[in-house]
Amino acid sequence: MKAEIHALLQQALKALGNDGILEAGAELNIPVERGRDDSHGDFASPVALALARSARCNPRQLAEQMVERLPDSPLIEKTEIAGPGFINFTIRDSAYQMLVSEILKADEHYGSSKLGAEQRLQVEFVSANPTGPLHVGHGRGAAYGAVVANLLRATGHKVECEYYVNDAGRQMDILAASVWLRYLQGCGETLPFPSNGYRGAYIQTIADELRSKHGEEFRLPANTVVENLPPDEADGGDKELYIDSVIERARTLLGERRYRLIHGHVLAALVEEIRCDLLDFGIGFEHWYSERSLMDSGSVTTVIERLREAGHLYEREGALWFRSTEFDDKKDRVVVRENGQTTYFASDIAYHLDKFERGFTRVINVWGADHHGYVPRVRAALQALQEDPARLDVLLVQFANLYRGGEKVAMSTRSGDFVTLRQLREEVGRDAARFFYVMRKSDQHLDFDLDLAKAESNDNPVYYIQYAHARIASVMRQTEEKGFRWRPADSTEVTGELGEDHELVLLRRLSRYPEIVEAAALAYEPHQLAYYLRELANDFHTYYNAHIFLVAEAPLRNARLGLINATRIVLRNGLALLGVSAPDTM
RNA sequence: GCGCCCGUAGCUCAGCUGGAUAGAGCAUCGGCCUUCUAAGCCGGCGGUCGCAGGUUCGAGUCCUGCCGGGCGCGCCA
Repeated sequence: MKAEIHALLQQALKALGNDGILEAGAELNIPVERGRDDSHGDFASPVALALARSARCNPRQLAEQMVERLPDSPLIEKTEIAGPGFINFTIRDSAYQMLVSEILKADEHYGSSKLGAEQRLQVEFVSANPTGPLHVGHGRGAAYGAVVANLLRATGHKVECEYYVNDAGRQMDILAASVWLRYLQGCGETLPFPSNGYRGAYIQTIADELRSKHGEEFRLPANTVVENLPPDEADGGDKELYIDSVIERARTLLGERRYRLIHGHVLAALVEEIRCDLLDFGIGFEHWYSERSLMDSGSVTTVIERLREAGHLYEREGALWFRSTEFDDKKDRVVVRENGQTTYFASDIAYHLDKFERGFTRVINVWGADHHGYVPRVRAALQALQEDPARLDVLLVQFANLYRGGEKVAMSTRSGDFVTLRQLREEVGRDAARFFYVMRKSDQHLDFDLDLAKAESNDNPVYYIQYAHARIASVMRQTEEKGFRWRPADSTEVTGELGEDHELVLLRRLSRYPEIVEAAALAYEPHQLAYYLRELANDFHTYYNAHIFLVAEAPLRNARLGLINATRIVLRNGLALLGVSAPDTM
């Protein structure tokens, strides 16, 4: 509908140009809005206000001249000029009534568009280090990224979801060492556990698996493991130095082959756990991209070489630096450390170059807001490599805090004292978790109220929306029980019966759905859809309370059943985009 | 100190590329079940849009400066 209004205005503008009232060719995007107030009609355009200045004329007068030149349309009941020069459009009831058949026919496709023209996009999200199970902090990025991907698919983009696995860093070594030490303890060796090691219960689980699979293949006497190590923090030493020595010791004693076996086992176990957690959360990825593979394939050294040849690198204090300040970064960044190892940033340059070379029109990264300082250097690197940084969108997601009984739930990763995504899902359910994560704008801190998410009451927005869907399903069951029969085709000829205010309000809301999906997708803002669904559910509940659907007169009954089934379709489609189920009973 | 995000009703938050009288949920107060699920509906109360300037026909929205909160400023990932 909005698009049609837009087209009408465009033709009027063109006519004005032809008549010499406006300068032709002044192509501007014509603003069309939904009327905020009923008295303003259904759509409004301030286009005359915007043009009045350059045309040096009275905006109301200009609006009048535009209205005179608007082509006829079956959509339009009337046009009015109001206020300083708004053009208000009132849509015919019949146009809304016809929407019922349109929605019933389009069914699961209602709301989808071809806006994206099959452009290939990549959404990379979660990408949490595989050093433990996902916790509630990752959950928001997971839910958000998945819905953004869904919205982009619904608007005609070809979307691939990707998880970048940081399987190459020091943290992974600390993890492998932690598991090995637990393994040794399990074998009966007595040794201290590093204060900087990973302590979660899952470490023990993986160590036990390792032992049942490999027996005592990795067992070594405790004294050879700990002898001559520097003091740990508990003994007045440095915990970082200590843990690095433990890792070094593990590599030496085990040999590279056995060390890699353990490392690989730990990595596989954790990635698998993460994959399952996400799957249970309704989120799947097309690709799991390994950082290590970038190093093994030589991509990292190749990209460093490219930067060097292009003159963007220099040496200082034994390290190799990328001159990112040349591209608006605040300081230059190290790509190769003094010890010869490449940095995480170096991997990331290779990774982003690879993404670009895979041919995506746009590459979208969903990152935690704590990484915002990292964005400029990635863009800088892409520019240095002659790539267009505008193809990269970085979406920053603020943190989520859990509240239980009005109290903030404290969490810290290293100590193993955190609420996992799995625990959250088991506590509040997948639907509530998914909905709560995306109901706030992503750049807003999220207060996640566990008690509210669990509440089976009208306070809980998830149930409120799902209840609307279940009620409609219930009415359809009643239809059969009362001996009526309804098929979508039964509504087509009778939608003219839908004249009640509540019905027209509901129809207007349904007509907005495609616009909401489009706006939410283009702005990467799932919360817009969440709000819309709440409002739609409200309109339905109001209608439900005001009118009986299963009346004796068949035309009216069939018209109403058509309307509520159209409502059901939109509720179901919208919830599906959010990753929330649409139950038939509650 | 510098950079990014945020500041809207008692609380949690919307407010579409600047548009008409700033909205919703919760809380609170009061109504509605012999009728398709009351997990629902209707109404009341509640605001100097952090503060001060500026831009213009028009500012919660854009610009500048303050005040307040969060995050980031590693040869960690």
